[in-house]
Amino acid sequence: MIKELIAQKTAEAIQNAAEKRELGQLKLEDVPELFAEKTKNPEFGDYSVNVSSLAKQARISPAQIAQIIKPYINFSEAEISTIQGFINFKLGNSILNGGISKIIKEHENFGGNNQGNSEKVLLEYVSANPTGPLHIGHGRWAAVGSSLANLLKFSGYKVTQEFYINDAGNQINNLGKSLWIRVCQELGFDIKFPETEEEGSKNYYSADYLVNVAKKYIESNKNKAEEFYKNNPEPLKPSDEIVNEMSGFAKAIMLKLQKDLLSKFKTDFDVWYSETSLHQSGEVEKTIEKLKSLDKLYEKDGALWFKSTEYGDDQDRVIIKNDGSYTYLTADIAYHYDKLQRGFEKLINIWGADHHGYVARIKASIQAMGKNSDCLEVLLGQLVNLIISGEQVRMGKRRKMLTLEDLIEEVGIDGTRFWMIMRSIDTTLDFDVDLAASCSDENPVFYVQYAHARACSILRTATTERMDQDNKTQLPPFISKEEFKQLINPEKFEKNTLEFLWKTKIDKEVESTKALILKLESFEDLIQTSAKLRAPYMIAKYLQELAKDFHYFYTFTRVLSADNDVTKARLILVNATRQVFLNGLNLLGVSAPDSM
RNA sequence: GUCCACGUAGUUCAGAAGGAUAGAACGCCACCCUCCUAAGGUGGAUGUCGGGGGUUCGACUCCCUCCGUGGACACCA
Repeated sequence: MIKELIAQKTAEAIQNAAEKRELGQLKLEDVPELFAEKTKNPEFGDYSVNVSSLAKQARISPAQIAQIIKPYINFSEAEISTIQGFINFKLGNSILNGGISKIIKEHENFGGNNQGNSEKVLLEYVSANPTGPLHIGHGRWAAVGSSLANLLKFSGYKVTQEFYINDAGNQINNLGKSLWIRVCQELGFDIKFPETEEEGSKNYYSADYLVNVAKKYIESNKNKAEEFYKNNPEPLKPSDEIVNEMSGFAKAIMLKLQKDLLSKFKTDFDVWYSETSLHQSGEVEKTIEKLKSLDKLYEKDGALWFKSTEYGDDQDRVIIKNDGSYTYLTADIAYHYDKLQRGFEKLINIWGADHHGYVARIKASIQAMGKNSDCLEVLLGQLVNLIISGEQVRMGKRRKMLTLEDLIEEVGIDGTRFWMIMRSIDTTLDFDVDLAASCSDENPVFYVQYAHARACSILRTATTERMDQDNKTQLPPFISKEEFKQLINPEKFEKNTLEFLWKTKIDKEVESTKALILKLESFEDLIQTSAKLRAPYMIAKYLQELAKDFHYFYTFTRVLSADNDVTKARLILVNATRQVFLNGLNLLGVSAPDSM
């Protein structure tokens, strides 16, 4: 990687200079890690290292420091110059050619690295309640989570993707009660959902998605439903048996719908972990016993409390309520403990910002269990604002809403994923539905996909017969399919074929070729950084930049020409570009069409 | 009141690890297809980086404070 190489060469130079006592009072152990970065202005060169930070320690001005270090840099493939505290590197062709050949040799693995060192990561995200359809907010975490999983895998982590099914508790009863009302309605009885809060409207899911579930239920259970009604003629007060029957049915249907939609949305979980199973297996009780034995629990006001304040939480938390039931937190503590018991070294959760208060509690529980709470990393993502007809629309499960499914239908899978991933999760996402739907041509995803398709098109044209426009005669392809295959064969790749990239003396051709190669080469660094920062949005941004560089190259540098050597060299470059687009889009779970 | 995130161009957003004249996309204006995909490219306009202090040779970036926006502060899930 060029960036690393330059930083390393510079670090060696500093060490050598310091050993020769050229850097004043500078002590090597005080030297901060220096990074190479792209220059702000191409006049300065391609990359630079800022050595100003050594000035204070050495008691020498930044400009002088740079001057002193420069002759110690052993890097013949680059032209080195200094301006103020910057050491600038202008890369020679051999370095650039090396960048391309690495892509050709590694093809679909190009960009990958082993920073994860096979660490076992459990990535938990979406984890919706099975009480209704997934909404747009879930869509954000699905897109971000699945691409983060791809990214981490590409960076050498062993990732398991998990969905925690919140299928226990009151809400499930409410779901059952709500379905029962819908079933009664479908049976023809005149029943309405409570409308006011006094009547308990909050305890019902009155959105119309349960109508279809009710229909489905009656399809196969009509007699049963009528029997239920006969014995329980008050639909607002169903028996436990009815509620259980209804919630079980609704839960299964909802979960199935969620699974199918996520799978269609290119979000595939390895494990679907049911909260109910956690209770049934006795894990929750075991966890309480464990905490009890560690003396982390106490009784107060008829409830059992966890001393989470001992670990930085701002108040203690109830584990068993005074009615004997568990809180949501109790199961969640057991769940996280179970993750660690299953052998995961790193737990990454993606949560909506509305759950941020939970982080301290869960971390406290992990610490109380005697583990290091740093193993849990919670990525808090800001929520999604829906904008319809220029107005913000608040989302609510029990009201009318735009579901993820509706959105996908309007915007498409690629567009929705790219849009959801594109922005840092730290910022609230304004999702303008009208814009995304009506002006879908302007969606940035098309810009990137078009660039990929364009690269494919050049490769296609190169290997197909063409018509001579003047004589109307058939001409052979620029290169035969077989020859092209050999040209980019990783095993037999000849780096010196790339020399012809630099045969041209046309400024725009040289400039656009070089810019494209540098961008392609930096993909490796991008992957490292975005994996480290858990930031898939950086990939989306990178791909837009790469598309821009490629379009620029395309405009000024003709690939297919009469000069066979130059054509071959440029075809290799185009193929490398295609490969990087493909690798990047795959990480995002966005398709890479060959033509558009 | 306490905690978290955010506040950068008309709009939506980048500016990890302090550093060279603060960037992109969309929108607006003017150009560019006899030629590999014009869903493209080139050029142009637009900024008190929320305000005020501080640390530093140097601050969009770090610290303090104030203002604004969103979210969280349950024996709900």
